[in-house]
Amino acid sequence: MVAVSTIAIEEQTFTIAEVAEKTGVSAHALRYYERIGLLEVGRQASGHRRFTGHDVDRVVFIGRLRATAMPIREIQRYFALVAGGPGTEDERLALLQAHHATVRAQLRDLEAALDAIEHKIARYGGSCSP
Amino acid sequence: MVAVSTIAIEEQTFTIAEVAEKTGVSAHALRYYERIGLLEVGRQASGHRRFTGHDVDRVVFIGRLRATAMPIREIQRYFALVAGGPGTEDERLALLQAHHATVRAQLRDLEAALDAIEHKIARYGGSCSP
DNA sequence: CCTTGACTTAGAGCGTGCTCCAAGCCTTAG
DNA sequence: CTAAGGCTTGGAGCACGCTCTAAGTCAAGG
Repeated sequence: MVAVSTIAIEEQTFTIAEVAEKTGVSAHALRYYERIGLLEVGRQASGHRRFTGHDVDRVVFIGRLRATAMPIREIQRYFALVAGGPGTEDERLALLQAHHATVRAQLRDLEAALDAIEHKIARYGGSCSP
Repeated sequence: MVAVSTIAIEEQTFTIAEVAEKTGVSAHALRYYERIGLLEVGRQASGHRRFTGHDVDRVVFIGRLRATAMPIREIQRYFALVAGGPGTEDERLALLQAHHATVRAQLRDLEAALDAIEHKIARYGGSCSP
């Protein structure tokens, strides 16, 4: 029987600069997110942050929520639920679904506004309006 | 021969409150837009603003640009071109087209982020990430 | 040993886009 | 005449989301 290789115990970790690079979230923003409780990152003996893969995933997810303009407050509520453990999953789901619906609606409005702008571009010659 | 009725000379005008109501842009914002040169609105003898239909159209258009997150600065540049007369139409068109491209790109990113969130919603049970 | 450079912290500062305030003027109703 | 209500102005204030500063620590390279 072939020995099963030991599962990686020491997970790879990343510095704040590496995470900034990987995720496109600035180091400043990462520290800010930690301060306001969106992230809880471990430290080396030196005090420097070490982001686990899990932490990086969370940053990516936060990035997506921000990219869809979810207010920081709501993201805080979301992660407060996550911290609250498995009993909060229904509520988390509801929160994400509500956000999803909001964004879909915004998308529709955006499309509509963009179409109007496109029309204006198409029949250009008009000087300013509708 | 039937007499052709005189064309309406006195165009209908609107108060700031009416325009706010019609366009969804607050009266505060309308005054702000005027202050920063996006709008130039006539006055009654009393000093009260009177918005013409043309003005209202412009407000609607500004609303659309804002709805698509065009920065105020760029909207200012646009209307500076409009004020510059017919010689600036190519430049205006270019500005709108550039904005259009930007928004389309943002739309794509937004869709992508939203899809990722949807996936998370779909296989909910995950505690926080990608 | 010293420098370089990435990191740490608390806290201040900033850009955007409104939003609100205070003081005052007009108009209309009672 | 008076009071209410909507408007005017310049300027201050605000919410959001970072972004930057200052002062200091730490590790590695020359």
